[in-house]
Amino acid sequence: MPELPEVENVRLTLLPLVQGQLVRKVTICRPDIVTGLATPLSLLQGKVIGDVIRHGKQLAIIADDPSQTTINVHLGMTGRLMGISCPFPKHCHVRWQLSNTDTLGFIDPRRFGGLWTFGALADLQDQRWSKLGPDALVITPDQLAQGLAKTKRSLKAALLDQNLLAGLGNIYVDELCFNAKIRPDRIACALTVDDCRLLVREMRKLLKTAIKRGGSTLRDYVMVNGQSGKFQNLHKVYGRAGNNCVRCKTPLHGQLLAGRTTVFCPHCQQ
DNA sequence: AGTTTAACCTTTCTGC
DNA sequence: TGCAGAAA
DNA sequence: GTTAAAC
Repeated sequence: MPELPEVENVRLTLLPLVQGQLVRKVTICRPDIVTGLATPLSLLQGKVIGDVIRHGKQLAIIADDPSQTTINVHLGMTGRLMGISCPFPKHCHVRWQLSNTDTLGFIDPRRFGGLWTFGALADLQDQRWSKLGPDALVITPDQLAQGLAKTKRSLKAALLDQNLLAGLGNIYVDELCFNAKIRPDRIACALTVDDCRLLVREMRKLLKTAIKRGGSTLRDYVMVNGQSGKFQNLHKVYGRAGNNCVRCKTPLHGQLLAGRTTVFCPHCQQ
């Protein structure tokens, strides 16, 4: 459920908490959620945090050291990075005690998320992020057109494919198709370049608006400061099957597409 | 090649 | 109120 | 949310 806008809000709220902070102590409660070296050093103990960056739904916490030691964070369904006050919260798998007395925790009850450690930022880029498509906020209409052209899958399946386009999940794909007035069951390779221009324009608009509203909190997602998002109140189709279209009042159609619940307006979207 | 189904794991909701 | 099963 | 196996 954390998609690009939610992950970006985690990044934006994480940055002021950790940037420039020395990591005093790292506690690893569950080493098995870490892929790669699961040592305090590989998780930045003794290092100063330089930056937090994002690609699609992926985050990276980068040390301010010569090789840029890096932790790649993926939140999965229920993952959280949170400032934690005093006790050990449930399902807190790794905690970072910072020099300013704040403590950051990686909390993930279902453990679909995880941490990946790299000796250098370049290693993360080569080994993991190079496989992802362009970030949804950065992709150009031509890049999207190229991606869609090479698959006969539905538009929905294609937009969900992180190797084609990084950052969208079930919520924002449905919202995007509605805003662009395109049916999610169109065959991807049949879309025109103009369709792709429209999709990219609407995608940027949608994601930027969602980011400004703090993302969508449906269940587990909160920002690093514990605040919920507000964009769920502005969803036009997601979770609204059977309700009336906000644009034309036609009952919204719900079906399974690409294995995911999908909602669209059979009248507005073509 | 593409769609479908199940799996991963835990909490929370639903219905009897 | 409790429990099993579904849903998230 | 992602991945693997089955159809």
